[in-house]
Parts: sequence; structure tokens; C-alpha cells
Amino acid sequence: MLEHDKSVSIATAAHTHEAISLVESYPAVPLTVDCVIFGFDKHVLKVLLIKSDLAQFAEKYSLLGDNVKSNEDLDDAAHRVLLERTGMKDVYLEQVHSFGKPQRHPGGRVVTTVYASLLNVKHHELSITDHELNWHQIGQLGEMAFDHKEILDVCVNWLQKRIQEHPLAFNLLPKKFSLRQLQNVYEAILNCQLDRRNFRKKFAAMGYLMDTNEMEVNVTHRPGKLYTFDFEAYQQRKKNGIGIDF
Amino acid sequence: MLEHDKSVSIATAAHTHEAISLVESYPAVPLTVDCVIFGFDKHVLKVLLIKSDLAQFAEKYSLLGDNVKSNEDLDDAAHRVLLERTGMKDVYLEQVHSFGKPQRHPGGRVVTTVYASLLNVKHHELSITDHELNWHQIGQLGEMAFDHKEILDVCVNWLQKRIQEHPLAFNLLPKKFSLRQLQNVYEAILNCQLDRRNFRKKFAAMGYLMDTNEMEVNVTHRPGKLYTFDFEAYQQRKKNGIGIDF
DNA sequence: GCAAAAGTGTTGTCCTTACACCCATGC
DNA sequence: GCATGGGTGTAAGGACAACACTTTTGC
Repeated sequence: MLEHDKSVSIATAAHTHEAISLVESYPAVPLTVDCVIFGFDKHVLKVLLIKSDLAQFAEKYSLLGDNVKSNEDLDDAAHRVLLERTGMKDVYLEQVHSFGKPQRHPGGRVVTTVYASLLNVKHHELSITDHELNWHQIGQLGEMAFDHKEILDVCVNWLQKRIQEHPLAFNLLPKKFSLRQLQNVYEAILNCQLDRRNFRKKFAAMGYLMDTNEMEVNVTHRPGKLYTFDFEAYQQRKKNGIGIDF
Repeated sequence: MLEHDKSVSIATAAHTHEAISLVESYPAVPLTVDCVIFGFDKHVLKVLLIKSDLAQFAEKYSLLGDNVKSNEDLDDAAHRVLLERTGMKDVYLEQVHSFGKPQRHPGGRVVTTVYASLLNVKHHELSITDHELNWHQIGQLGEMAFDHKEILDVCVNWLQKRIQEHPLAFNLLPKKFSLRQLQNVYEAILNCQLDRRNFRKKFAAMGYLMDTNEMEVNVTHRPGKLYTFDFEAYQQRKKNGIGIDF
């Protein structure tokens, strides 16, 4: 019994050694994460940017990024960076893509994995504003550092597609929202106009909007009903959809 | 004039130095790419696997992976790894996701970026068969090394979604193919049965299938027409699609 | 009472689905 | 001539797009 355990642990040690040697033979690369934080305010889609750390990009804007620690999961790194840069916690983040062109950073080879998020500007007051952290309107952006403009374009496309297939919009809204607010989100992100009646029908038919029996207050027009989104029902019923389309 | 150029180049040197110092302060991480190569043969979806390099996973299967070189773009690394492992060139590869759990590799921290591809088994005879490189049927897979089972599952989901929105299927088929072959691809990947008449109508309505005026030969039944896919027409017309759906 | 946005229904079109019979070939 | 899969049309239902008038509130 002891004999057996011993041979196993010797084999294990040899295996571990082999695996470690292999990994040590790999060149190591500096790794970062960048967060593309989309927000929605009034009628426009915004993105959270800082002024670049580097003198070289002094007047240019940059995504929220930092290096990945040596023993950190990528997802964790993204959440940490967001917390450090903005003070935000408990934010839904999704990995979009990794960028690894050798020349993308002027300081040398850096690979970055990009995460995106959508959130309600009002729910996440910026508790840290170092580096001129601020919301910027998509489509009115200044010059950006590194390849961050290219990255942002990829993320905007990702967002447009994603919001049509997943109920992300509700992250951008207060818990209770009017249909007009919801439609504003879609119009801002998709950059188009939608027919109000068809839009309402669409969401009514899905059956995920719950009437709160409350109304908007303090609006200068007829107040709209307020709804909540029924995430539970959505989770249970969601798609098995097969439909070839392109 | 000279004065001005000089000051610029001094500033540039300072900037470069700052950027380099910054990057040098980042911990570096071993990076790999893994290729999930889907193929289609007769009626079944397959994936290309090797036996793991590591004694620890001696009898387990592994995706085609290797480390990223220190000055190599991720996309290039994926193509190189595929060439080295299989001898295949000019293969369409797409980045799917990066995986970075600290414990995913027994030799220590390794981040991997995963690429997927679809190709025609017949068009790509395996010119290298080291490490028991071979096609394996999806759904009849042995145990896999590392977190490669998890990665493969992500890629299968990616593929199912992707093939419904993009004309990937044609990469898996000969240039000239019958509608039955096309339908087999969809049925294999989506793991379902489709109505033959509706399937044909769907693709006829798209208008991207070109009749070659040729027929199948050497089949034991009425021969079908052979078509080609008109990639050019597709590129020009493709989607501006807006349609919320979830 | 006026400005501003909420709320509501119908119609036509198109897409999707379900479904059954004859045809061309190899053996 | 029979087994195998190729090729075709139609009808019903559901989703989507287009479109106008009345209602409620703040001022």
C-alpha cells in the first residue's frame, strides 16, 4: 500500500517536472486586459475612457486596461482592472477578442484580451476619476492610443449583434423602466429608428416584461407604465433556436 | 529645421523608453494557441486531435497547440501551428476565445487563445501524422488532456451558431457539391433533421447557389445536380440585418 | 389649450412549416 | 422491377413592416 502510493507520487513528480519543463521552454509574453465599458445616458451610447498613461499618447484616449498578474485568470483580471480604474464592482463582463499584433504597443510585444460590459451610468457613479476617467459619446470620440480605436470598433459590432440576441439592454436601465427607455437603448446602440408600435408588440409577445403597476413621475408629458424584466422566465424558456440565416 | 527634427527625435526616444519600461514592468506569461479543426466526412462531423505530448496525459487526446513565438501575431501563430502539426496551408481560421485559468496546465500558468476552422477532410490529406494525428468523431471522443474538453465544447457551440449565420459550410465541401451534401453538413453540425424541400427552397431563395449543369456520378441512385457557392455575390449583398431576437 | 409623448389595431407581405408524389439511376 | 435518393408545389400559420388617431399629463 505504501509502496503503491510511493510509486504513484514518484510518477506524479516526474510528470509534473516534465510539464513544468515544457512550459518553461515557452517564451513568455506580457499580457493585459482592456475593458470596453458601454454606458447609456439619456439618449446616447457612451464608452468609458481615460487619458493614456504614456506621454507619447498624452492627449489621446485609452481603454481601461492593465497587465494581467502572473497567476490570475483573465476574467478575474478584467474585473480587477475595472475595480481599480473605476471603483465598480459586480459588473457583468464578457470576453470579446484577444489582440496580439507584435507592433500594437510602442513599448514592445503585449497581447491584450478585451472584455466588454454594458451598464447603467446612473447606477455606477464614478468613484475614481484618475487619468480623467470619463464617459465619451460613441461617434464623437477623439483620437485613441494604441490600437484602441480598432478594438473599440470590434466591440461596437459585437455589442450591436449581442443586444439583438441577448437581453443585455436591461443592464443599462433602472430596474423599473418604461418602454420608451428600452427603445431608446436599442435605437442608440443600433443607430437606427424603430417603429414604436412594432417595438412594443415585439416585447409584449416575448412575455418577459412584467407590468409593475407603476408609472413614470415628473415627466412633462403623459407618463408611461414601468416594467421590470423577468430574468428567471427568460433563463428557463430561452432558445433552442435553429434557423439558418445569412 | 535640424533643430526641430532633433527635438522630435529626442522626445521620441524618451517616449519609447517610457513605453518600454512600462511593458517591462508587466509579468510575462507563456502563451499558446490551440486549433480546433472541424472536418466533415461522409455524414459525420469530426475534429482533428493528437495524443498529448505529456506522459501525464499519455492516453488522452489533445487539440493541436503550441506556444506563440515571442514576436508573432496570434493569428499567425495559429496558422503556423496548424502547418507544423498537419502540413495544412491556406486554411481559414477564426479566433474563438482565450482561456486563462491559472491551473489549466499542470506545468504552470499558460494562457491559450483558441482558433477554430472547418475544412474538407478530403481536400486536406494529412501529410504529417506524428502524435497519432487523426480525425475523431464528435460525440465519440475519448478523454481529453488539459481543459481541452471544455474548450472543444465552447467551439462546438460556436460552430453551431456560426454556421447558421455565415456560409462556413462550403469550406467543408468540394467546390461542386449536391444539395444533399450541403444538407448533411447542416444536419451533422446542428445535430438535427431538416426537411429536404424546405432546405432546398431556403438556399434557392438566397440566390448564392450556382448551377454547374453537372450531375453527380457513380451514385447508386438518381444523380443530383452539382452547385457552387457564389462567394462574390455573397460578399457584396450580405446582411445589414436588424432583427431583435432572443 | 397646447406641446409632448403614451397607448393602441389592422392589413398586406413574406417567411416558415408541414406534408406526398413522381423521377432517374444502379443493380 | 426494385431500392435509393432526387426533384417539386401548396396551403396554413406566424412574424414583420407600414401606417394614424386618441389619451394623458405639465405647463
